[in-house]
Amino acid sequence: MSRPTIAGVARAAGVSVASVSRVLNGLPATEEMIERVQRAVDALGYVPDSRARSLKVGRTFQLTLAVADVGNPVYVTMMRAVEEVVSAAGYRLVVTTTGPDVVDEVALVRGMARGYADGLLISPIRVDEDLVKSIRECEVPVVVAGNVPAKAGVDTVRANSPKGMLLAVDHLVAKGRRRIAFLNGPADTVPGAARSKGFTEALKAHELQPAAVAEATDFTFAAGRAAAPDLLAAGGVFDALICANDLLAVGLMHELAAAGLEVPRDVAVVGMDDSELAEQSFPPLTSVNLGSAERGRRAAELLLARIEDNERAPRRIVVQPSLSIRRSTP
Amino acid sequence: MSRPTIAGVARAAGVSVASVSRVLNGLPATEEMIERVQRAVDALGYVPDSRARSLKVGRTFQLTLAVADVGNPVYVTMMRAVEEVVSAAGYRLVVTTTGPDVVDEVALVRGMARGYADGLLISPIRVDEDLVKSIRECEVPVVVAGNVPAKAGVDTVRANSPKGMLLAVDHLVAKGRRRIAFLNGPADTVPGAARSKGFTEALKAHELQPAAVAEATDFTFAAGRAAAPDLLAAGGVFDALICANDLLAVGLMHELAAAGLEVPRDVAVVGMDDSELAEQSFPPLTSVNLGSAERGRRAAELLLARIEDNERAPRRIVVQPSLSIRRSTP
DNA sequence: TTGTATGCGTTATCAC
DNA sequence: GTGATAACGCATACAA
Repeated sequence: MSRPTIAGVARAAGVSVASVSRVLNGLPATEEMIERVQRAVDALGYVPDSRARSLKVGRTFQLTLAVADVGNPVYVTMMRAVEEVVSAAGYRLVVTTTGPDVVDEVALVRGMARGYADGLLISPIRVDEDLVKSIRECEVPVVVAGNVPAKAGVDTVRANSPKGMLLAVDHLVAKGRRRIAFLNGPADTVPGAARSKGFTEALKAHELQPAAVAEATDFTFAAGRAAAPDLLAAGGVFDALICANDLLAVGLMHELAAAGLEVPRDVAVVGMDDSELAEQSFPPLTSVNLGSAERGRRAAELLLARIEDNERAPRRIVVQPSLSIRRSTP
Repeated sequence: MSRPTIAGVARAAGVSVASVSRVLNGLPATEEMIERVQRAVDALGYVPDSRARSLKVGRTFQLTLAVADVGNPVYVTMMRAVEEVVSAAGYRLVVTTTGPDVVDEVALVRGMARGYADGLLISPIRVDEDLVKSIRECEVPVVVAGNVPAKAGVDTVRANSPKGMLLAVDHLVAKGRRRIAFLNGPADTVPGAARSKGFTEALKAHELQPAAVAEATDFTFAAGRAAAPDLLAAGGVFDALICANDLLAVGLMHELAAAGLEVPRDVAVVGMDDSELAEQSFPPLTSVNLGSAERGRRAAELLLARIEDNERAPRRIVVQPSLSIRRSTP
């Protein structure tokens, strides 16, 4: 029992394929024609082949969002925002995951052959020449939620990490904490580099020295835990701690508790991303909101606009951060 | 600058389209032919159109995984497992999200017209006649990670909630807790119904009465918090609490803490799913592992097998649970 | 309004 | 081994 095609429907209804196509696409037709076609469609259980359709019309009405780690709750925030925008515009959103390596990211962009989707939204952790090149050469429009060089000539929506860091430090200092430590993610990543720089600048603005600095191997919960010894070896010289994302913060808080340190009494902890995890953590985590929802929304809008008009000049949007204060800081 | 097609490559290389296609697909050709085609491909930056290709060969080499809520960490566990299996088999995995309503799920299965993917993996929260019907009529193979009636005649991989409940109750009773309360998710969902039944049976097996029972409006963190008053109004008559999933458990633990109750001293808490959140929660959450990773793996294998042979009899696999004991229970 | 015929970009079947 | 050509399933310009 082979699947029915439009030709089969036409035969069953005793009309031409063109008429079937017209009825299915809501083009003008007589009541009777609509009736006959509809009956044949129902009887055969016909459903159009989206490949053939999109091959003909040149669009798939699908958009792809590629994230590095589905386990990172910051991406679910972004995903929800993107989904809302693109589905309102009549597109289906499909999500694929790339992992932390640039090569995978490049492979994805390269492999995003024409036909898979009408546009691509990526949020790469690491960026190199190859990635920029593959984006420029990509068959479909690409927008980056993150930071790539301006000369890449691509639409970007990025966070303002330095400003976010400053908000965190301001808050901690206002609460009387001056011995501030920092747990970064991998420094060879874009967010890692940005947050490291931001931390240094923010402390300088307050004429403070870092109390301790450590670098996790990844932006994950496990990496946060694993980095704890490095930080604790510094010998309790810090009374506040900023982490490069919420997962690291929560991982580290577990080890802080294990070491007998109480949050926020002994150590105030600030995360970044203000993901759902910040709210779910205990104590609830004060976190720098880097606007992941807004970044997702803006990025999706940019992508839709570029699909509409591929000649427009690339835009580079920066979303401003805010601080969500919860109980992990005094 | 229009996108190059195989015809353009053929023209540039001075050969036929058939030869280009052959070289690209690794079919026998002379060294020189391969050389010429390759050069033209590189020069033009040609990348094949996957629609046209799959229209011709009849396969997309894509599989779709549809989950109800991307924010539920149990799905990331499942997603990782599925991804691993299908990518090893040469398929790309795309993830789409449906929301908690059956109608959306039905729309997804219906809309999964031939051409979007070669197979569909769904994990529906609610199931009705329409959904079963749409699955049976679906153009591509569907496997369900969850529970649908046997007469649906579809491959399924499901958890054993009652057995899981029993593990939880066994554990609590062994630790001396007998006044056990239960926070369920919506009872009109498949997992909600199964867990409710399982809870009742498990208590009966120990000749215990439920200390309190409440029903959250959703399987989310927020719903877990919101359900707290209902449970706490019961007046501290329980010394243990089982929640229908980890998100509910964590949400509720926040309210327990707010009410001055200490976990596990005053109330032992057990979640279900054993998701990443269970480990990240504080205190780390004892949770019933319903085998989400294994369910994902087995479901993916079933889907691949069915794509291979659509005539094989439907299989119904049940994955056995285990208990991950952490510090939320004594 | 309806039907006929062409082409979207690719692979596969033939001849050569 | 290579090249012309017919499909794959659909939408649409054009003719009726």
